[in-house]
Amino acid sequence: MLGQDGDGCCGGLAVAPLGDERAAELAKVFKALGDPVRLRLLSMIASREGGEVCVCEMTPAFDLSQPTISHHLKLLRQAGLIDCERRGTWVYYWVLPGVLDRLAAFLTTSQTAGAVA
Amino acid sequence: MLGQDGDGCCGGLAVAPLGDERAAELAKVFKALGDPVRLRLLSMIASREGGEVCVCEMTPAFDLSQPTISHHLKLLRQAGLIDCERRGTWVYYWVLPGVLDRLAAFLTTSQTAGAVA
DNA sequence: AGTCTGTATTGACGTTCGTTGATGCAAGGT
DNA sequence: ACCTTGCATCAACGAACGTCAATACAGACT
Repeated sequence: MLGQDGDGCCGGLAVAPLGDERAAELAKVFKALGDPVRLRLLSMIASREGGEVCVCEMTPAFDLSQPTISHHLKLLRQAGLIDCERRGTWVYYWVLPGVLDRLAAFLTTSQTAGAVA
Repeated sequence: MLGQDGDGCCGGLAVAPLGDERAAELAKVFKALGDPVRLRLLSMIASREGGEVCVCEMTPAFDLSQPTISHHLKLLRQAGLIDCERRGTWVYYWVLPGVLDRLAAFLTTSQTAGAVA
């Protein structure tokens, strides 16, 4: 979703009035970003040197229960922003930059790379 | 909020783990973008040639009641994304690009203008 | 003054969201 | 086999959200 086969090429906010289905797709991702806990989780993963973070490092960083953190990570994953893998006892998460970059391009009002000017 | 006095300079998602208060500010704006109706409204305003759109042009574009549209416009305004002015009988809305551009910079994972590398 | 049009606000309703305790599952260590 | 640890899922609750009908407000025109 959101970017299959040249969807990311479609212009940003300011080039056309934005149809229903594309608005719905984008809204899903923005909704996933619309929570401070999820933003901190995403940033915590994105800013990590190796690119991967174990859940066991994220959970104690919040005053929240472990199921709550797990739930937020699931929402971020369903939004296509992160992915994870189990390695032994631990589960590691990393960022999928594709959707993030498309979102950034969508929000940019001043068209930097004007294709058709 | 979100950008008073050199806040926009602070790096994006991937430069540091993102503190509580900044995460809360960003989450408010992303939450405002996390609804398809609001995204369409914002895009409708941003893509307009003159930069201004009358409410009377936006309301009939949706299968929603007039109070609902008014409510969504209010949320977008409270998020600092748009502003409005009454001119005679009609009210006109326009986009405030500042917050949008800061959001785009925040989401960009590939640092284009690496200050400290 | 009165009326009409355009927009915002209020109050209410059903739905979704964020959170938790309890439970389940996977893998490692005895 | 058994227990222990790390993480996910379930069921339930209160809070917030999206929507609408009804109402209020602002301006223009008689």
